[in-house]
Amino acid sequence: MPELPEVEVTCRCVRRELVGRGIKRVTVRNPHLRFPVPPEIARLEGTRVEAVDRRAKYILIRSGGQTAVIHLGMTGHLSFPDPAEPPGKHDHFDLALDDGRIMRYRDPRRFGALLWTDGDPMQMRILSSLGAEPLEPGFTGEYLHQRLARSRSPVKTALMKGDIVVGVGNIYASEVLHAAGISPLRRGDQVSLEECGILVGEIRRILEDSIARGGTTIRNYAQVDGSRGAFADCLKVYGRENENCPRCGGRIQRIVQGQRSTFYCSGCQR
DNA sequence: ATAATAACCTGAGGGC
DNA sequence: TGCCCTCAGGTTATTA
Repeated sequence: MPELPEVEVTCRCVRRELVGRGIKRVTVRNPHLRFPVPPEIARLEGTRVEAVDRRAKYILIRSGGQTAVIHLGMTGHLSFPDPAEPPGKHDHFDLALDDGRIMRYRDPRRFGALLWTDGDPMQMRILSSLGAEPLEPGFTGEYLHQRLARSRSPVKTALMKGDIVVGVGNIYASEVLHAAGISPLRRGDQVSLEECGILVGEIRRILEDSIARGGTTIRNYAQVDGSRGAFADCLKVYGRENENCPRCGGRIQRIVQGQRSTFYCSGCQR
């Protein structure tokens, strides 16, 4: 169940393992992911990986002028197991490398995806209408304010939608709004320019801090080597219903917005 | 056009 | 042990 930090941590590890390696074989055991896995994915066989990039929560493996696009959905995980390890029932595809190792994708809920293109991946439907990368310079308070000004939905929902800013999922949406002192219930067009500047700063700080700690493990998420993400220990409100707010001592509440849990403190978030 | 909501899946955990 | 319920780091398709 990865958000931007968890995908970035996964992406960096995959990059280290794959760049420069040849792809010997693509084995798809179950093509029924979020979208059907296209048969063209087999055309990666015999190519050499040039780069591994991330856009939003998608991992882009560029090889031989083609691109494999991987999304981890809620329960997707990449690992490099012993090639002799028999695949489990949720191990949906492997990339076998020219050094004898394999990269294996596991995803019990199958909300993830494996897509393919030989064109510009940014023109793919899933990537073409995404919002700003939160860690890139273009994501500023002015930008956020201008985009939120047209949103009548709650700011938490707007942050998670992905057309304004990408990578902020359910955990970090609660965390960044708490850090910025803004209620998740506030309408997007009621967030001031000054508050947007604060919010942008908190989004950057929290996402970068989480990346540095290997992401957030609450239940399923694990890094490529299987270890947990330590940012879970830094969460201030997520999963802390009825605990005291570390900033003002108020009672942390859990509400539901857009069918997702939101955690916040009504004492210090307005 | 925008915003709410239903849907896609499996598994873990709690109450009875 | 088993059944039924709720919940889970996401996104898309449908409805209003």
